[in-house]
Amino acid sequence: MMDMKSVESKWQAKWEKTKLNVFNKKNADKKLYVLEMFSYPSGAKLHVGHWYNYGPTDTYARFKKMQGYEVFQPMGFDAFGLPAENYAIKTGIHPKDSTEKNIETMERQLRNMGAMFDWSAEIKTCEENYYKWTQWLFLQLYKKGLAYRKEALVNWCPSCETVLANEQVVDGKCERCSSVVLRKDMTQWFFKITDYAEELLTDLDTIDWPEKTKLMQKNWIGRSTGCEIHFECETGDTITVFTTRPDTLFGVNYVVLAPEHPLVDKLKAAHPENADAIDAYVRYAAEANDIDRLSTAREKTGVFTGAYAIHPLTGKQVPIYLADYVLYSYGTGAVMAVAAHDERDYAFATKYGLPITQVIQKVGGETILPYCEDGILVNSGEFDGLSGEEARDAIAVHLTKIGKGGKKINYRLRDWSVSRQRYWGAPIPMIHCEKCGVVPVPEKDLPVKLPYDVEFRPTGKSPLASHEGFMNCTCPECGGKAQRDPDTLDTFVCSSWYYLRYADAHNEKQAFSTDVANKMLPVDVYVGGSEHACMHLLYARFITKALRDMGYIDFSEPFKRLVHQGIILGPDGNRMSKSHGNVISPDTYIDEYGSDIFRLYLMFGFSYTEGGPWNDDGIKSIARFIERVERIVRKSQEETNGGRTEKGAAEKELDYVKNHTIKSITRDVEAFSFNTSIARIMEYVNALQKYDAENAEKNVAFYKTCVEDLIRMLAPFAPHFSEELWEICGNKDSVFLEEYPLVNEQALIKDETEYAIQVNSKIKAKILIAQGLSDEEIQAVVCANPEIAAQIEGKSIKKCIVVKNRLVNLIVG
RNA sequence: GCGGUCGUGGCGGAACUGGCAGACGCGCAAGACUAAGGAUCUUGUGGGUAACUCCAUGCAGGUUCAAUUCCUGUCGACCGCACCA
Repeated sequence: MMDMKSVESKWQAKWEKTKLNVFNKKNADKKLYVLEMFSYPSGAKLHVGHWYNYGPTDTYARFKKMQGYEVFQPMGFDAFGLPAENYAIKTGIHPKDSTEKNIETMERQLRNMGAMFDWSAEIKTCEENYYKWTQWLFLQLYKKGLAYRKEALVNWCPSCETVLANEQVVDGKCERCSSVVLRKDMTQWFFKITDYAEELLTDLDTIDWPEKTKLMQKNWIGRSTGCEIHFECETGDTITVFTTRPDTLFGVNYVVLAPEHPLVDKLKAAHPENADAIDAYVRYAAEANDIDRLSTAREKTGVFTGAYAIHPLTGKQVPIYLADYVLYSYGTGAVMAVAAHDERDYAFATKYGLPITQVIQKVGGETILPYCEDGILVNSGEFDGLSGEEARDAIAVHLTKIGKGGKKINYRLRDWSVSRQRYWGAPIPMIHCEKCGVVPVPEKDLPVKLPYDVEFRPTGKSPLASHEGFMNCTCPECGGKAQRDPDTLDTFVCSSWYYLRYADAHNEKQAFSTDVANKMLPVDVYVGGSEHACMHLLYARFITKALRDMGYIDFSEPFKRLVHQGIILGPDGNRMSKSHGNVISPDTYIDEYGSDIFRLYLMFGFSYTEGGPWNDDGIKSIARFIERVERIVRKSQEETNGGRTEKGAAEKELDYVKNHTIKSITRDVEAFSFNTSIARIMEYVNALQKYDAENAEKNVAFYKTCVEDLIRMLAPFAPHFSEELWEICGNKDSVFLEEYPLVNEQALIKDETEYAIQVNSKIKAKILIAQGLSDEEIQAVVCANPEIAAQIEGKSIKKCIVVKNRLVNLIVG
């Protein structure tokens, strides 16, 4: 039997030499951009997840190549980021050194995988020739007004000593280290992703993505239609609230501000008698960690400010409260409280003895408060008698007329905070000048290089801040002394545009050429984990749209089709993790069986999008299967041409199975259903073996073409092995230059098909029926069958249902 | 709490727009070849029954000639969001 290891390295060397996997620009009109999410070199080695993402997707790519597409399948490294820096803090090994070393190992392993990656387009986001353009991207967004700085409450991880994006906070904890996240005021750079909220939402309809992922993005964007309403405050300020229920406006009993609301200080000054209580409450709200604060079960608490606001329609005074059930980050950070028709407001009003005014009446039934459904308006002046929907519209229109508010669409999505007080990232290309303020680094001065000799141990400040050589610079506007921005960019910025750079990876003058990008993109099929649904995948869409609006590209969505692979769990059914002690290393399997067999097993043993617990029982059976194929091929080569030349029943049967197999694979691979594809190939192998065993005198020429077709079919699934077999069959060129076998529909037409025959929906017989008969003729054939005739004897046929090529159901009585 | 996905043999998993449930493989059993078999090949394999047949896709209903597939309820698992005004 073949030594898989040497066969694999032999073919990897040949592919490299013949540049088999390099994208040929001449065939750009047939391009197919197949992309896997690039690797993050945090660990030194590839894990099962990498293999599961890249192996099967490579099979898809190779399959499409054999179908005649010019496939572009690049690979690279998302190399900046926290883990390398955390590792550096622990061990003292510089992030650049450890990252480069990890990349070297992973790259070698990826090459050994034997995927058709086009390494000529490789990118590493931590290299100057890449992050120069990440900085360029930042400058373009800045010019366009999409990058701005604001003082903001940010999520601060005390352990990583850095700011986290909302998306990186999971259950009030740091996504990476699980420390409880605190709130802290800081000046940060933000990208105005909210400008694109509406388009990000509506364009979901134009892309072929899993519905689940689209729904997650939809919920993340969180569009809600409602009304903005202004309440005059006694300090002369205006409190603006957002509500989806303006129909309940007459039922407002009080107004609530989030404890972080900027107006709180003013109200406190106006009511010094309540200052202590307000301070205490603000402190109480700030001290509560996010987990408690976000708990639905948390008891409603709050404090009266002493101040009042004026109801915009009734002119009545309503008290202003602070309560932490109002979130500063959503809407306007203030709500109008309608105790009778909102559960939270009801609970709060009951607790603090506030009045409750019913303004909605249930249609047909008793109204039990709090009543949160739609109904007919009462106690609402001129709006009495309107339905909820009519009232929402009428009140909004009225508010607009009197200048006290109006219709408003609100989004849950917040702007993307991109500043990181971290070393291992792309420096933000901005300069702070005492005279000129914030000044962008001129594009000709890019990249702003990340210095090597930096103290990266956390101090609470950005590591770069204490590097004088980096910080001190001259202002590009006035030429005076100035300071660089000490922060680096969120690594999601690096990964939000890498798919564009791949297409033009060696361009030294631009991030990418517009022409090339428009030809090569969008990515036709993008494959990666679903954990990126609301982060990377949303950011990349935003950046694409922003670049389009700046005229750099002419398409609106980066990834036409998206596929998520499932997750391979540990043998115990838990996620693989060191703490569970259930991590499976692919390396031992690769050593024993080689890349092809490992990949085949990953494809055969799991439903690709489901994943599941690891179990290596099946891997031996794949090895056996491969050996069986090899035996068949070698044996077929020993046959001398001759034997019979005509195609008899046995040949027709084999031809049928072959074409059925081709047809199934063609459909299944397109759907990333690799397990069924391989099952069909196994059936075909069984059929070949059966033909070989049962026909002492074979049609050798025919049999040999069937065996060669098997190699072509198998090639995308077991690339090295198939190349070797192809060579054994006497072929000089790569099997990947062959066309994938095409279905001969003629071979699939059988003279007769087996029908299941039901009588009163119960299966009674299976009979062969000739092709091309009408329903009536089929019924006649069925009734003539002795078995069926016995069943229906003495009964009349009430109905006969014929499903072509499948079954006949006779309803008798 | 809200939204979503999924529950199929001992196991991994199939079943295209409702149409023969359990493809393919593992495991198991019997046999062949063997000094030997953990190699290879053949056969069998959802459950009950002596058999005709009957029961089976988490559970309970419904629609239909026909339901793993559609609908309602319910239990369980997983994922996402979570005081969203």
